[in-house]
Amino acid sequence: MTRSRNSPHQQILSDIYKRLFGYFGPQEWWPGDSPFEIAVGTILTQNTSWRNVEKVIQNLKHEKYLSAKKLHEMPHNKLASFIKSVGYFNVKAKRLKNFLSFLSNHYQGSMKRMATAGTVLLRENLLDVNGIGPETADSILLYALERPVFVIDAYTKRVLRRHGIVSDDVTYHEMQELLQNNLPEDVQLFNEYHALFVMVGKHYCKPKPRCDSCPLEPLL
DNA sequence: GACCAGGCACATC
DNA sequence: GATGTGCATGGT
Repeated sequence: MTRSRNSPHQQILSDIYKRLFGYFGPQEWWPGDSPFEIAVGTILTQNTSWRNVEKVIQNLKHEKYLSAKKLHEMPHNKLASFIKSVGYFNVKAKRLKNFLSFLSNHYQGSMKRMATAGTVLLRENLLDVNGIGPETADSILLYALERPVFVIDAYTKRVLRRHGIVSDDVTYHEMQELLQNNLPEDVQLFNEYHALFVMVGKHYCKPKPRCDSCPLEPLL
């Protein structure tokens, strides 16, 4: 996927964005008061509705456990029990701890220190943490650290696929290149665009029975 | 009760 | 490399 000045994708991706933004307005992502809270949220929300995650985060906050140090020190069973309602709680407790160990070992548990790292290397290092895959790494980079990285997820693929822009066997990396190479490199744009994919995917471009009066229909 | 939700790692072929 | 499976709660 190469950057080309007059790729037909530039026009269509720009049109889709305008249509979605015009229809839904600003999404104000990522909901969260700090980069650390956002990073925790990216792990907890893996294959899980945000609604469930929100409650757990509020609970952690209320109990004053939402800090790298506190969570890092918390025993596995206690953490798992705390995050029970997000589902996959044993897996996610472990993944969260893996991230906290990474943060502690490399950046003294500080998101600010982590934010001094370069995007490309940091992405590779995050991907080496067991339990952090491409979407989680990119969500941390974009939403917690404000790096110009386009986050791909199941909604993004479903919307692009439904509208014939990508094929069914397209990879994460291919979709990310498609978007990054055909849009201006702009953190706020990437932030909003991904959130809009989620919005339209959630409420209109549903798994079945296909589109439900999709706001993109007259456009494409 | 089936289906879905802001994935990822791992086993097996 | 590609395909399949476990992880688990909560809302529709």
